[in-house]
Parts: sequence; structure tokens; C-alpha cells
Amino acid sequence: MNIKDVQYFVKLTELKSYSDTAHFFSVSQPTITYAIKRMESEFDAELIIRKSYANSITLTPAGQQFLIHARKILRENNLIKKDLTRIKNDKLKMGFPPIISDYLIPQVFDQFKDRGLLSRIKPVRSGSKELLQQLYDGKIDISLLGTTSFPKAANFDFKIIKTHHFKIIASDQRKFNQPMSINELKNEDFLILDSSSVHQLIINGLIERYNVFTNVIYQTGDYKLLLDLVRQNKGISFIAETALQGEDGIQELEISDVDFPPFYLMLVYRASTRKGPVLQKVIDIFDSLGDETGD
Amino acid sequence: MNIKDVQYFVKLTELKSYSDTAHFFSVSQPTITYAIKRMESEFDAELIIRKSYANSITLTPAGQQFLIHARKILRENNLIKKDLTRIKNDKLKMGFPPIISDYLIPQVFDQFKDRGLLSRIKPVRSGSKELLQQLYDGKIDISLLGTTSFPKAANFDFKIIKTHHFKIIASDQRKFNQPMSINELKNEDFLILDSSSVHQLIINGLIERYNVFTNVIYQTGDYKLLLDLVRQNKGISFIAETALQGEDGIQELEISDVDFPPFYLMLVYRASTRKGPVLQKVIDIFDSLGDETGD
DNA sequence: TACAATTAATAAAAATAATTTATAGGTGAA
DNA sequence: TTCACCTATAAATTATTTTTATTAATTGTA
Repeated sequence: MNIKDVQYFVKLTELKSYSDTAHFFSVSQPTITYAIKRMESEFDAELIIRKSYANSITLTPAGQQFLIHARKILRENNLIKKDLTRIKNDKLKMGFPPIISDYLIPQVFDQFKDRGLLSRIKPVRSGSKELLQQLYDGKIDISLLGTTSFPKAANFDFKIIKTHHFKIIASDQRKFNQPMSINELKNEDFLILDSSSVHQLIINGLIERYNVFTNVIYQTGDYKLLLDLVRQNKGISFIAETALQGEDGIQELEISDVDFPPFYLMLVYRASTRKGPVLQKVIDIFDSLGDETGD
Repeated sequence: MNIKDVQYFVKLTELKSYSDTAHFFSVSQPTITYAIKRMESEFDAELIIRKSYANSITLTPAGQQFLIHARKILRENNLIKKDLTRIKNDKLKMGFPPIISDYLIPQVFDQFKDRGLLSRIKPVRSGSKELLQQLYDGKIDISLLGTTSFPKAANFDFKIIKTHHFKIIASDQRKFNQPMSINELKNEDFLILDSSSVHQLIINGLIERYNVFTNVIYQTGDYKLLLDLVRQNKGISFIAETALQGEDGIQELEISDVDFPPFYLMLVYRASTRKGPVLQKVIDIFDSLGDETGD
């Protein structure tokens, strides 16, 4: 079996047209027909139910099963390209989510510099959710991440660097009786981080369970801006304590009746990534920082 | 890239000889040389460091990384064959470990019969460890399993059917002061299940931590035989309560100072297995039996 | 209902790719 | 230094894939 045929097949299931698929790969239409036939005869199973009209292609059960494995094969093939390029250039593409980076980078910068890693790492800044996807796709090789649960896919190895907690925060100008109930916050204006961060997911959970934080008046991906707005008493907010280091003018509210999930600061990489010297150094540096370990 | 080339590569890393690899696949030696060269030029990376003498082949870092992905590609390729054969024959190869099967099968037999599954399932009897490997390799499609921890590889979906506990057992003829300390068993003769079962692992842990059960006088894969020997007071043993249903002449000893891990009875299958009617029915039947769920 | 437009399948030819045969060149051990 | 054994290369052969050209099937529409 040829990887190219697998690519033809997967694209065909997406476009549902032999002609369009052929056009997509700049080959003639019979090329696709023969490619599918080749695989059907190799595995002695009909994969596709054909009809001679537009978008009529459906998969047989065997075809559906084949598609599952085909996607995995293409992912590995793609990771080969990405991984070998990384090894050739000896450069690691590393993800840095804003909150976690601002907190951790000062703690490791000198070590990165002393071990000659600064020129070996190409940073990619984005939200944790987006970075996890990029890691899966091979677009980056390793990433810092802030999450409330461990990566499930288990294609990932991870190391917990620190366990932090979520806080509800308000301006210092406000006075509250504490500890307080979450219900006393029902009518507060609320500022939140946008969907690039994991915060939004937690908030949605809180909204559903406690019917609070319904007055969301502003949403942003910039947590520094968020903190500024809270400081200026434009509303209250919800954020990991990671973001609150050395920030003044802001108070954390003690809520007696709600437990938030933990917020893990972790280092994640694909388990299939060979640990070369650069990757190993990065892992070691964050390892020496961490207090817990996962796998 | 051709799957055949990947097979050549992986075998070459195992045999460390172009000639032997060629011989293994019944092709000429230059076929292997050219196959490797093809992939090296496709990914623009040297994979193998060649020398002109025996077993001298070593992998470059790129080659090591390539090998990791190559193995995964071959596994998927192999699973395609196995899965499509299963779909064609409409028969599920299912693993049944002895202890768990004896306990669960009576509870589901009628449902299996009523839903017409008996002729659709080809049973494979073996120990849990062996069955998990067979499941990974695609030799079976689904399996009952008795384990103390969840399958890590996450290529697996699993459903907990029941959580049981391990017991230390002795013949009814013996008298013990209970609850008792594990140390009082130091000099007892001990009968154990062999390495096909998960029991041996737990026992090894106990031996290390508590320095007990050092007098292992007999070891067997047949738990019914084990129970018979305990009943006849040939020694004490350690076994999941699953095996003790309706067995008389045997007492469970209450140990006050040791906690054993839980023993999960679970149904496991590859996450990549498409859920056809037969598989879905099997899952449903055990689902209706279970009390907890995992994923 | 017939016709135009579109789609996939097939046959044969052409192009490309993989394999073999034959041979050369390198390496360690005797 | 020679022998035995290994991998690389060149050229020829064989096998596979793709294309071109055409046919058959199907739908929407006049």
C-alpha cells in the first residue's frame, strides 16, 4: 500500500467526489478510481459505495474502519516530516500560553540562557487549547500548558510543574463580607478571558451549576488588560492565581460554598517525540522546577 | 512512501543487515538499499549509518525518530487487515480470562444467546496480561480483563463492569485469630497463580514491601486447581474474590495492616475499532451489568 | 421523455517506479 | 595480504501507476 493512495482515499471521503479529489491532487480522475480499487483488492473488501452522480459517495462499514486507520497513518506520516525537519534544524518549536509563560519564564530564563537553549527554541505564543491542538498536529514540538485535567489522548507525555488554584477577584476598592457565598455575586458585572483559554470552560460549568456570572460585560484574550479592568473596578473576574503574582490593587474573594478544579501548570510533548539533547534539556529544567510528575 | 519500504526499514533495524533483510523478504539485496535511499531522499535526512561489515548498522537521530513513527504506521496497517477481516466475517474474536469468565459468563449467557451472539463470537481463553497484548496486536478485538489499574496506552476504551477485592485465603480446617497482621503469615506455605495472571505482580509487590509469602511452594495457571489445593490445606493463597463465588471449604483471612489494590473486572477494546452491530451488542450487554464507567 | 451535463469505470498506451542481475568497492578477521 | 562478507551502483528488466480516450450510468431540466 502506498501512502499516496491513503491520502487519495481520505480526501475522497472528505470531498465525496472522485473528480474533485483528482483535481485537488492535480491528477486525472482514473488515478483516484484505480487507487481505491488497488486498496480494495489488497484488503479484499469494498470500501466505497459508488454512484455515478454528485456527492453520492458513501463508505461501507469496512470503509469506515479503514478511514479510522488511514487518518492515523497520515498523521504519523506527517509527524515524520515535522520531526525530521526539527532534528535537521536542531530547533524546537515550543508553545507558550501567556499567563503561564509570564509566571514561569522568569524562573527559568537564566538556565535557558546558560545552557544555550535560547537560540534553539522557536517560541509560539497562543492559548492553551490552541497549543494542545498544534502539538497534536506536529506544528509545535513541546508546550507549556495551563489545564484543569490531564491530556487524555495519551499520545502526550506531560510533567506537572505546579498545581495552582482559580480565584474570584475584584478591585481593592470594593468591600465584601468574607468568606462569602457564590450567590452574593449573582448580580455583579463579570469580565472573562475568551475561548482561547481554559477559563471559559470552567466559567460555563459554574454558570450551569450555580446560575451565577450571567452578566458577562466584556471578554478578552489579554489577561493583563483583564486585570487592569478589574483593578479599575469595571467588574469582577475569575482567573488562575498564576496570573496574580505581584499584581496589586486586586483582592481575591474567599468563596465558602464552591470548589474550583485545580489549575495545572504543565509541560507537554508528544510521547512519540524522540528526546534529543535540546528537548531533554528543556524537560530537565522544568523538571527541577516541578514538584509532581505525571506520565 | 510505500508501506513495503517501511516494513523493509523496520526489519532492517531489527536484523541490522541489508542482506539478511533482503533474504527475509525474498528480494535481492539492492532492493533494500534502494528502499532506504528512497525514504532518505523523500524526507531529505540520513536515516542509517552504513558500514560494510556485519551487524554494523546504526540509526541516526533522524532514523531513531523515523523508527518510532514507522512502527506505528505498520501497526495501523496490520490493524486494517485484522479489522477488515473481522468485518468481512462478521465475527468478533473475544478474550476471556478464566477467573473473570467463570464469574461473568453465567450472568450474560442468556442475553448472548437471545441476541444471537453465540455464533458471532470466537472466544480466546488466556490470562489477562496475554489478552491485553493480543488486543493491542489486533489478534483479538475485545476482551474481558481483570486488572488493578486502567489500561494506560489510551489506544484502549474500557468499561468497568465491577470492582472486586483481593483476598488472602486458607483452608477452613485452619484456625486464625482475626483480624490479624500480615506478619503472622510469614512462615506459611504459599500457593500462587502464575505469571499469566495479574496476581503475581501484586504478590511481588507484597513480598518486596512486607517480606512475606517468601515460601512459594507451588505455582499454577489453573485457579480451580489452586483453590482445591488451598481447600486441602496444602498452603494459603492470594486471589481476587471473583474466584471465590460459591466455593466452600475456604476461608478469607482478615488482614488488618495491609491494603490491597482494587481488582477491576472490565471490558476492553481498541478505541480505533469501529462499533459494528455485534460489538455494540456486546458492549451494551456488559454495560447493563456494570456499575461504573471509564473511558 | 429525451437530452444535456456530470460523474465514475474501463481499456490501452505511456510514463514512472521498483526490482533484479551483475559487478565494484569497502571492511574486519585470519 | 588475502579471504569472506557486506553494501553501493549501473543498467536492464519487470511491475506499477498514471494518463488519454472513451463508455456507461445517473440526475436535472427542457
